[in-house]
Amino acid sequence: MYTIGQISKLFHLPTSTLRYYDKEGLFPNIERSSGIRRFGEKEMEALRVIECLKKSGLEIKDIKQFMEWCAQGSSTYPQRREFFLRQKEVVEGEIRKMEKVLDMIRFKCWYYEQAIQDGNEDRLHEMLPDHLPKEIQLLYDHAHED
Amino acid sequence: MYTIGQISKLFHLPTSTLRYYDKEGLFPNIERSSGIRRFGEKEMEALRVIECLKKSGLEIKDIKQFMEWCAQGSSTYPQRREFFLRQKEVVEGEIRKMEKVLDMIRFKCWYYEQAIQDGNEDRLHEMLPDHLPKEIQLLYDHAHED
DNA sequence: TCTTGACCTAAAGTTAAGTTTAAGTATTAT
DNA sequence: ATAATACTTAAACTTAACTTTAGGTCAAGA
Repeated sequence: MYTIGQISKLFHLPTSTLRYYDKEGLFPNIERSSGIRRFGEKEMEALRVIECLKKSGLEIKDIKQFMEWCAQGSSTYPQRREFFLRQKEVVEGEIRKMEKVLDMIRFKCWYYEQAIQDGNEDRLHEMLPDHLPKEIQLLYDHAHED
Repeated sequence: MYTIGQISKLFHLPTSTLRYYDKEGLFPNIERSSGIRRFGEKEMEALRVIECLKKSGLEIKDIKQFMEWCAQGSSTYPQRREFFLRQKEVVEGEIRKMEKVLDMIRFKCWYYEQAIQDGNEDRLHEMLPDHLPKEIQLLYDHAHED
């Protein structure tokens, strides 16, 4: 069992954030000894899940819902499964978007390399939007589609 | 040339957001005819870049800096190239993090499927942290590393 | 003519996720 | 015993990125 200060160091989170999470209900039924929070394995796994769900774009209140399901026991396994299945879709979508963002950035890296070599953007403007070198055209099209 | 309302529809952004971006300096030297903003190809490409850079985690003030370099002409090609090279690193890192998040979620999907089948988490608790089925262990380890 | 709709500005309001402050209690080290 | 540390709370503050509000201009259609 750990105190809030130890957990703060282990997870690189300020104690104020941990208290805020607790206040928001992210550690339902956390143990206390004479007022002081005791973080156990359950709370540590909760924190790992919190980090993960935050990265996946969820708000604190949605994460709280999940933690409440956990506290309710085996009757909520189906909700918890549905919750992660849904979040899987969300994150897969996010990653696809980020790949598009990355291709836009790769294109811009190439673009400015050419601009530096040429000293201007004249040749580049002539190539746009569909007379770019093959590899670059793929990046450009992916980044600009939809 | 388009009005703010047309651009709002084309980019699915409220006009209030477009005006906010303008106020924050994201369209330096945007044309106006009797007070009304005229969005041209330059502003449309700016908007595509804004969407992209926002997704990559940048704040409006950093994006403004880039737009100012663009307005300054060819002397800032090197800064702009460095800017995108840096952002490429950032986004590649983001994607790696999201792949980790995804593996945690995949693990949890499997976990709750097992829990539903078993009716409890006893067998799962016995398998943790390193006696999971091969494929699942890979997900778990990737998600929990560091 | 008048009213509808699209544009404009400045300023105030909103929201989420913390962070900071102020005041107090408890544990640990010397 | 006492001083320094680590814990506690409630409430106010912060920040970014919008959004809303209130008031105004201007052009086109009934």
